[in-house]
Amino acid sequence: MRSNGTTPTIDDVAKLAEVSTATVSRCLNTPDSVAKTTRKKVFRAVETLGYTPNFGARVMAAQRTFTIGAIIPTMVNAIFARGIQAFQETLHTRGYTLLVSSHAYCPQMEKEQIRTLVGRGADGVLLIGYERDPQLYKYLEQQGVPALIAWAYAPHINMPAIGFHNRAGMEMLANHVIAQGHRRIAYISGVTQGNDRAAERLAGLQDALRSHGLPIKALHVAETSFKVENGETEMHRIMQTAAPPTVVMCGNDVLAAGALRAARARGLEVPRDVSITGFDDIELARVVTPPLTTVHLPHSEMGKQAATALIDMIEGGPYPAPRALPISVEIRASLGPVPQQE
Amino acid sequence: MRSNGTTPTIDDVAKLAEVSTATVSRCLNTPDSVAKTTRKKVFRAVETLGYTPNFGARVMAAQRTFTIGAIIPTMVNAIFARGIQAFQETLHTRGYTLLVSSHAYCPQMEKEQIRTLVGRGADGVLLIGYERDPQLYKYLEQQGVPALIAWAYAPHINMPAIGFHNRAGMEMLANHVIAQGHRRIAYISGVTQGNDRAAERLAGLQDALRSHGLPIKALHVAETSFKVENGETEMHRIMQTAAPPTVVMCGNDVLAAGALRAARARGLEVPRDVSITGFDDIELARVVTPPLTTVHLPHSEMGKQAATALIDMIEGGPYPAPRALPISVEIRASLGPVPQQE
DNA sequence: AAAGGCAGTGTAAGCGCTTACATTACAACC
DNA sequence: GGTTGTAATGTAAGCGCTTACACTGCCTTT
Repeated sequence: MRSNGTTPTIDDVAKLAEVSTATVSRCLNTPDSVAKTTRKKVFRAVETLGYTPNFGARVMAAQRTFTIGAIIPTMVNAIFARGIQAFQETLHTRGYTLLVSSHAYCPQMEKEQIRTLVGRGADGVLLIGYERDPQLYKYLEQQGVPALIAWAYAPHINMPAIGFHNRAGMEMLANHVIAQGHRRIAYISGVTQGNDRAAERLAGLQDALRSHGLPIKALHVAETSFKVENGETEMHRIMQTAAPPTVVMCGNDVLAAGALRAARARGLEVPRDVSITGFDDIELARVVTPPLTTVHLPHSEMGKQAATALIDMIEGGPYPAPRALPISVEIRASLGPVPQQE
Repeated sequence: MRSNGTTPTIDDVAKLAEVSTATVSRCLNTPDSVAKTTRKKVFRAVETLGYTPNFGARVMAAQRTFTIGAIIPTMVNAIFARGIQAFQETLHTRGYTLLVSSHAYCPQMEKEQIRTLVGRGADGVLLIGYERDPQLYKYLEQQGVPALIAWAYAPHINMPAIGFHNRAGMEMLANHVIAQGHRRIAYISGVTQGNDRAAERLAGLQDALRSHGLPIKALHVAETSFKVENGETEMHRIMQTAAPPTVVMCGNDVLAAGALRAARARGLEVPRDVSITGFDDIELARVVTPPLTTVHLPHSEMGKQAATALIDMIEGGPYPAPRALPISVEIRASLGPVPQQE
């Protein structure tokens, strides 16, 4: 046990303070268990040497990292940014650090990244949505790593989750749309395969149609990944059909922004000629012209609650039941009444 | 408490593969130094057991964490998202993990987070811009943690950096603006205090004015933080002055999006009544109406190069000289010629 | 006065891995 | 055959910390 003169170790502190390493460790971790005079000596030594505990050693010995991993589909469009930011801030106040990685909606990469994070000793992980290889859940359980699902909500799945009732949200929005007289509806969906949020939103739309006695068959559904350009492409495709819809609903705001751009390019005025709706209410929704009618999700609040819930799980609390945060339809100018007979 | 006896360790792998732990370790770290047949046996054992090396132990033994920290101002608006995503992806391919934290442009929080990341054994850190307490640089050097500055470029500062010549970029853009006949120019700047990117952009604009013999005094400058609403507020304020400008240039696209919204609210058509420009060329710029004339920054490329450079620094390579990536003016519809005499 | 309790401290055994050094096996040379 | 060199593998010493357990005084209690 000797230090090579570089960074001070706990041994150096112990020597300088004339106590054992155990006492130094206790001063740092459970100060109450050390006599006041001893504590003072130790802290003085810590100060003098500029000692910082070695993280790796601490992890090894304590089997805890105070690190939480979040595996999100993407950082690029701001869908998750606000929620993750709030998550991180709350984590920080509780002394945890966040490790974020993104996988571009690739299940294989997601799997890999979950394993990496767990391997790095993440004390818990935040996952987006439910849908993934069940083996992964087994793996997490086996490793004793608590996982919290976010952004989604499925009361029948027995797994801690904090999210939004995507299906109900889209149904609410669709009700508004239908109330405006729209009957020829198209939907630009995100990829539903492996993405329960996207699937639920589509299902919500179908619920609304059904409850109004409208034929589901007539609903034109395009499916594409969440990118502005894709929304644009699909919008073009949709509008050049024989009987174009009077409203194009989109799986999220990003797609809707693309749809909006395509509409403009085609010389269509929104909502006079065609209405467009989004979902998520990210900043984008209020910045495009016209601003998007969309479903507002309380992202920051969810991030905060997710952080609290996950830490509680890690620290031995009971696993919470799935919880959905209240969401609301945000009516803005991109949705109008069905156009008069042209 | 993780290891409930289930998690396989390197010993388990060694036993199953009938080799020593050293060989297992070598297979994982320097596969070339192991005979092919042995390697195969080991990997089969790894597969069978679902073994993942314990991070803490690895850190301890190797004195390396394979973790890189990025401390960014914010995750909320997408300014850094694309660059960080590319950074992360490149890091990932090289076996490193990214730890991101954001500090909402608060120097105190930034300091704290740098310390946290270093305390966690980050092998290197990515910092945005140059301007911060010099003590921090001393601290990093003392701790032996390489730091790379990104998003900014100051050739005279002797510090590894990969970024953009913000000043030159804004000058180029301003030249375009001036070439369109604009003389009454207003500028909505980000907060320049502690943000060299914002300061440089303003300086670039002033350079352009100067080189055209235009009075710098006449430039109306508003300073506010990078938020859509702030761009909006400032735009309103600017346009209700006695002699409103014919063009409002903005410190970034986010502010410009706000300015655009305000213009619309005031019944001004862009660019017929007033032109607006941005900076960054984030997705937002092409989504708003009209799309923003802005300065295009190759975010992804920068993220990639930053990752490579930082890893090279960590792995003992020479510290690179500051490097600026080529940027270009992106002309879109939000900039038009100066309006005719009203 | 003896016994028991307890706060405060020390001792030392790991945590799971990497790697310097030691060892082995075998081919290539004299 | 003996020597040497080399590639492949094994052995075991830590890396810096936490914590179970042991110990020491000293204060109560009986």
